[in-house]
Amino acid sequence: MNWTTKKQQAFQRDFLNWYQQNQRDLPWRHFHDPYHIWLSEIMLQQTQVHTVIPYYQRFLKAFPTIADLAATDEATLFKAWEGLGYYSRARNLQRAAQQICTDYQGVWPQTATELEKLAGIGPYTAAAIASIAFDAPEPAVDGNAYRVFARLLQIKADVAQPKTRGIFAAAIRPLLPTTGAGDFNQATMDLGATICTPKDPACLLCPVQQYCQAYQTGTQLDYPVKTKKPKPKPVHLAALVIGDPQQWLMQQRPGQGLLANLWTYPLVSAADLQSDENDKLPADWSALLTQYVAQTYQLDLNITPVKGRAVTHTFTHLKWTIDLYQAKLPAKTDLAFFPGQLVAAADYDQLAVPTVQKKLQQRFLKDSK
DNA sequence: CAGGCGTGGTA
DNA sequence: TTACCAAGCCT
Repeated sequence: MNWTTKKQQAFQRDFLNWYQQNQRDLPWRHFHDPYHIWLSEIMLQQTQVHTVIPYYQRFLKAFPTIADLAATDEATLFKAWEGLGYYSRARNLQRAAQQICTDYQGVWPQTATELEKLAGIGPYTAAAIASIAFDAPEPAVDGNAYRVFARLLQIKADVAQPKTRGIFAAAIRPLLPTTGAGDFNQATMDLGATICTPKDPACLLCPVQQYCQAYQTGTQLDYPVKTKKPKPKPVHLAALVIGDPQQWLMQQRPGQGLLANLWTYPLVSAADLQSDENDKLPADWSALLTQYVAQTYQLDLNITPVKGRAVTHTFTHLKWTIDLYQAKLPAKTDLAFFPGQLVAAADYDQLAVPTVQKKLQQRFLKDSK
């Protein structure tokens, strides 16, 4: 940082004045206690404000205090998080609530270092809570900070690399006001969200345009430097809709990994159907699935394809293509070997299901009639 | 450190 | 349809 003290102060003044005049009215900005700030920050991880707002409102209604959150059961917790994604956030949220209530006797730690010991709170979230709720002078380095300060200071470090975080934190720290770092951090987020956007930034409206090195050189779009991730790996699955319109079989996913503990139709992957991964599967898996279900679940079913297109669903690292199959479940079938549950239509809404399951159900309802 | 871990919006 | 992005954390 080669700015003079005078320039730093002028930057702070212009930046914070802009924030005072232009800050967004967001639900969590009506509170200043750590519970509300924390909840909003966790929900906002990799998630846009527009998506978070209704979840935030509903979640607070369900769990008005951190004690309510600490005491709830996982089914209720997941139902409140259903559809928001990155579900380990919900589990960590409750773990941290329990940590606060038991290890800390309900009193929040106020430093970033202590906050980072709580489940689900990393360097960004710790700095955000410490600065916004406790006025600690900590730089909250998130995607917005990367973009805003990479442009302002022409920082060329690759923001996809973990070690780059420290470079930005060190560059931003001298710019923070002694008091009011929370406003500074939130100003960074608002600027990044509304003016200093990834594509087509509104530099002509920018309150700190005169300090921006990238703007001076017309290189805004070259920042931040970020190596791209590999594209999602394709995975081919079959979804089994077993039952009738009144009730059908559902399976809870394992407690670890993708969509942990959420409920879906039984899913069978190509790998589950073939011993040799070099074998090529037929277009119609009906016979293989019938055999698989007989062996694995001890269920004697007549499995047939559902007419219509496959459902596709893309995660960050996987692209699922799912063909739908269906079968009637004969009365009094023994489900002892099926690791799941026969769910009545009336009870279906009690289960926390991922978006891909909602897509599957919707497609089945449409294509099976 | 690299890679796992969701979803919805935009170009 | 593909590519990329949005207030990251954990292992």
